[in-house]
Amino acid sequence: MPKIKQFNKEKVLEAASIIFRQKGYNGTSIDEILMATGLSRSSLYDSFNDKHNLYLLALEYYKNSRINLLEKLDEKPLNGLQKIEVLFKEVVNHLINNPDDNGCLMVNAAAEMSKHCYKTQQVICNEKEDVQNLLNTWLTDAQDKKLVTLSKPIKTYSQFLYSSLLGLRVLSQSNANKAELLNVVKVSLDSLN
Amino acid sequence: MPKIKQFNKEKVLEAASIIFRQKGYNGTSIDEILMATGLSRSSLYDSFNDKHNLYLLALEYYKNSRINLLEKLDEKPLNGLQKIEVLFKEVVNHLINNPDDNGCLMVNAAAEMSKHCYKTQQVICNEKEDVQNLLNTWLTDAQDKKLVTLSKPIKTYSQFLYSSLLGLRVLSQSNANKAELLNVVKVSLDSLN
DNA sequence: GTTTATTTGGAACAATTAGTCTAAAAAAAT
DNA sequence: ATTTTTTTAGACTAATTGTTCCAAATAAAC
Repeated sequence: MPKIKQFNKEKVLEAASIIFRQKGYNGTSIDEILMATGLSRSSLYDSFNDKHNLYLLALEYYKNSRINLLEKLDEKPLNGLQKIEVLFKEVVNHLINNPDDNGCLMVNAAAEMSKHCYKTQQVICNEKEDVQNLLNTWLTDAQDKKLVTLSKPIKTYSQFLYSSLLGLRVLSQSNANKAELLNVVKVSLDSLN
Repeated sequence: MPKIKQFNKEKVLEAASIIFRQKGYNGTSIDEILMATGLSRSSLYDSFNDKHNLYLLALEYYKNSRINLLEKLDEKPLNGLQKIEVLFKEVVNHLINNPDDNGCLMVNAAAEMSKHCYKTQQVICNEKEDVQNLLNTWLTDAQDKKLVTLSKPIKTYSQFLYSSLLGLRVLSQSNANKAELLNVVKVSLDSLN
């Protein structure tokens, strides 16, 4: 009997995450969200409660799709060190090839919302843990295969590499060219020896 | 003859930089700026043109005071490596001792405004160059004194260290504790050997 | 085709936004 | 004390904000 929902929730969150990434939470108006998602005003409030809730869902969606990409990479027939190298190269390539997409929603949310919204902080924190855990398994594999020489606990390095990824993302917002980003990657990866 | 200005421009910019750092550009209303600075509405528009212009001036002020701190550190009777170590320790201590001040205005501006405002990007870029230049002289000094062993051009390391500082600042917005920040510092500094 | 549950468009709302303007207050110089 | 120049308080505006609400449109089930 019911009329079926006319929109795809995933696509809405995808579109929302893009515009929130571009303009931030406070910089994005409901009207812009409606334009970006194609949703009607009432549908948005009916299905997503309000702007803040939509933001959290979009952030969560963004986090999950980022983690999914990492898990795809994890399944490739590469050793741990290679996976780390591919990750860093992919990040740099993405940053250079998409100079106009306004950074990473995760980083932007950390800057804009983290201290004002506990739930935002939780999503950010979860993402950090997920990424660090994956880095940890990759580092463990690399160490087992004698591909790296780690003088400190492995966790230390996964924390470092994660921080290095954050640095790259902010750096790319500061007029950094590819050479500069690659220099950062080079030193970061060399610190594993 | 003229009535003398009742407020101190520096103090206004100091207060403005604090609130912009806390709530971002789009998250801060004029009323909040008036409260924070103690300015009257008319004085603000008379002396600072508009919100956007005030933001740029506050950002510039913030940048200069950050560079001043670094130059103070530069004047201390320490070798280059020690200066770098002190800088990183000070950054970590500040991040840990001030868990509630919403990050670094420079980083927040990079995330929120850099891609939407060329002038903001310029200030950010200038700060990056200033810091990297200082790091460069410190690294040069450290190398001259055989305190570090750099296998790549010095510029590579100043770019890396700057990126590492950015990473630390974002990390501290993601529920990182002191141990985690110190781990990042440890690996970063160890990469100079 | 009628019924029924749901979605949808868009009018409406109160609150807040950034910014303007004017008249009064204030302080230095004479 | 008067003059002169500037600052200031705050009323005001026009636009935009996020959100609500209701009637109309829609599509599945019978």
